[in-house]
Amino acid sequence: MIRLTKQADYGILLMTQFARAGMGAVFSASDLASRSGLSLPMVNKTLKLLSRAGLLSSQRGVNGGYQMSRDAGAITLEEVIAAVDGPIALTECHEHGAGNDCGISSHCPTRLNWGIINDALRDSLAGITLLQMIRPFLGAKSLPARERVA
Amino acid sequence: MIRLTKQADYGILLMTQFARAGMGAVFSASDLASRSGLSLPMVNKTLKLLSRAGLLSSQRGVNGGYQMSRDAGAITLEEVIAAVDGPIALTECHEHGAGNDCGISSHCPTRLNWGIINDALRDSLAGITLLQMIRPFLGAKSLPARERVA
DNA sequence: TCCATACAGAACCATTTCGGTTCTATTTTA
DNA sequence: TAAAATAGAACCGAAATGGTTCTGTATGGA
Ligand code: FES
Ligand code: FES
Repeated sequence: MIRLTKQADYGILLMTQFARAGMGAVFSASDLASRSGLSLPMVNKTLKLLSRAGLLSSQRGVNGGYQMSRDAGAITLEEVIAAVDGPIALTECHEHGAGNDCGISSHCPTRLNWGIINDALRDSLAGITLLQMIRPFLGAKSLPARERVA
Repeated sequence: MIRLTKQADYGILLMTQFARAGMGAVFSASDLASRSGLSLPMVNKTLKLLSRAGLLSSQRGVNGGYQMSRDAGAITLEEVIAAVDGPIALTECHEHGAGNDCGISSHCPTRLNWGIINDALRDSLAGITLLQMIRPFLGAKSLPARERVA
């Protein structure tokens, strides 16, 4: 169903908590678990992924925690989703990198088009920052102009 | 990874076969299996779904088969995907219809925005017809203007 | 010093979904 | 009436997902 995984959704939810608190705010995993209503293990797991991807920086030990490593306006949905779920690829053939043959590529007349559609989706998500996510697109029925698929 | 299921991909592949042959062309499941390189059972299964959704009309019995029930220019990717995989919904909360609570909705400040993003994706796919799919967007690095996310 | 706090990393498991096959009707026509 | 062809559903193994648990390491304070 072209569905985002739950964990990716959690990732965005967590990142928005940081975004709302503003640059420099530090939260521990347990802080975020209670704030978000998610289970602590899941929060831990997800924060680690976000940290590994460089979206959060971490501090161990007493009074440690996580904070945004960039401003909320400089972090996009595409990055968050890729950090948690891996690269965005509607079909297997369009994953950048490894053995990307879906098995039917020799008969598939639409591969090039899929690539373009895939890029359009990725660009669309790459055009939306956390800063924009924390405020509803007031009254909008569509994405703001500069966020349109290019 | 925001991935299309293989079966939805197969559905598009099969529909493009009809589109290339033009309105009125009739194919049996076994015809399409050999043409597409997919297994017969899988082709059967997928064609049934496309037929149930009204994109193909079927004729049983000897010399029967399937044909497009509309012109290729009037069938969109969104319809094909929805026919095979169900409605397009990036997160559970945005499925039209049944119990669409993802469990974290009370803490989720981004629900409205997701709805908009989701609609943008759906509209994007709804703007691409089979007729367009069977010819590469020649030289294009992005979708044609009228297919842009609205 | 030493312990509690908090992240890092990986293994682990149950459940669901997915990809694919098989079986049994029902319709149609030669 | 037999063969061709779709309709529908059940079925199964494999993979992905969601979620937990365990071990290790760094930090800072009592
Ligand atoms: S989907 Fe793989 S080549 Fe068409
Ligand atoms: S994802 Fe369900 S409400 Fe935000």
